[in-house]
Amino acid sequence: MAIRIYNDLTRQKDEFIPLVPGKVSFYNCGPTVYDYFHIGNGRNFVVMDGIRRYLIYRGFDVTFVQNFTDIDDRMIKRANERGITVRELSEEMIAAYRQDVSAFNVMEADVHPRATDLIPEQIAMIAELIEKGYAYAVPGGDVYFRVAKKLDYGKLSHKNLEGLVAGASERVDPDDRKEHPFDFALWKGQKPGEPAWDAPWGAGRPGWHIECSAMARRYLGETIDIHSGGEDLVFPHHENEIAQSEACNDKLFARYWIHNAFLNIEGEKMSKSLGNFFTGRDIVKEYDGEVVRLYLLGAHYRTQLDFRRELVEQTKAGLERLKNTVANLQHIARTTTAKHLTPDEAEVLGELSKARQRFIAAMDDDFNTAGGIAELFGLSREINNVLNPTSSAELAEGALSLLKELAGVLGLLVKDEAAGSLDDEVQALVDARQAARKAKNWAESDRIRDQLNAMGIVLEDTPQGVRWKQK
RNA sequence: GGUGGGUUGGCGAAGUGGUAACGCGGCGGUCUGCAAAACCGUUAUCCGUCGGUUCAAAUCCGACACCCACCUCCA
Repeated sequence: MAIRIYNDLTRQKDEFIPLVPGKVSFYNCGPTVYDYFHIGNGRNFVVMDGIRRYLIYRGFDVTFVQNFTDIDDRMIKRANERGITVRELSEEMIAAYRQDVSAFNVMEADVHPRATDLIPEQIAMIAELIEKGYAYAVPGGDVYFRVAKKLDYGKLSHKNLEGLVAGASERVDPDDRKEHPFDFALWKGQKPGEPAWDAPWGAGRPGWHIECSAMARRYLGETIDIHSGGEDLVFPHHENEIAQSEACNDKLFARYWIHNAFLNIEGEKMSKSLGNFFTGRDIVKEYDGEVVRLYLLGAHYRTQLDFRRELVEQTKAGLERLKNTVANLQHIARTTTAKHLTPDEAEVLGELSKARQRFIAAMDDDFNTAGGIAELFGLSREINNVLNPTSSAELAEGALSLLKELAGVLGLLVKDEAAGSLDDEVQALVDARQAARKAKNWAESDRIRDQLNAMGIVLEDTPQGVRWKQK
């Protein structure tokens, strides 16, 4: 069985065969660190993290690179507004990124380069492009890529230069210095008050696209397996990366292109003017990051998804269901008197394990996380059906580790739930309440229940005994 | 104008030829002193409209309607 990936380059699901057997080079376009990332960025981070985790689960040695764009117009503008340096701004926002993204349980990238750390690599690449005739410097210190020379320009976005010119006549900023209106900047000559680096064609800063080409080459090589990003990056950003890298290296740049669809807010495109702009930082104040993660993975990554509070609430209820199964299994495992699997139970565990194949089948099909999640719920139901307080600890633990294994692939249910021990004070209250209940002293037992509730402890009188959880 | 995507139960959402996963909600039930929670069962004769291909279509083809995205630095 093989993994199939919808590849935007071929516009079909291609079997995934990495260039080097067993190894995967994976580059995801990261955020411009001029502000806190928004929940739409969050979708990209979570989705690509899920894909990365799945590839690892399937046995690949994955090298995951995600850049920080720490120099561009917005960075300069914001830094000026705040009266700090561009470097200070990026330091602050990168720290915030790391903090905020951890709430969504996104793994740290293997390499997390910032654009300004690879200026020499970018300059070298631009020099090579000039050398090969794919780029030219103009007065003012700008360097442009010569799109007309890259004959397959537009192959990712399936555009051609004629069509682009025809469709964009009003939008293109005419610039006499450019040979073609769609020639794009590799290097921008220094303007007063802007950060600049020395280069053979004059001081300035790199254009947006070149950083990704340079980083990918530096950390992953001339041909990478997977390149991903938000769907809006297809054109021009990724198209331009392809043009630069392939013109420079004479090799196919990326073999599989993956783009996630946008996240809308309450049915509308996220925008500051509509006031529906949420940062990841805001969202985790309202919802557990794990709920948001489950929500984001609940739809296929290539379909548009609407972020609505009502729907996140629904997801919250669903996640509770899974967590309850975990709590159930933990409870059985530590209270049951039976230790080892009976022959019947071994069979039960074998049946449960079939969920693994179904999960893999779903995920192999272009990372169908919604299908994978459906298997988690199916497994949860099966477990609830067949496990009971007399099941063996071994069965409960086996079921638990299976559920956690599959959920963990999606980065879910990985937090260690406070399983067993209550602190003494709480335990004493729980015991006191049980005693009162036994004596049918309902007033007292309800009083203690309220008291615990005020302490943030919710009690559940289950058939297997009293269970508690933190509110 | 160009390119691409979408339309599945009350709300979301999988499903690309063999007769509709999954979650929420609703309904019924189990448990319970009560409550809450939990758990179990159930919930679309049908997949935007019309036509076609096929033994067989939500799934393929052709129209039509509506929605959305991208077309120079927004994930």
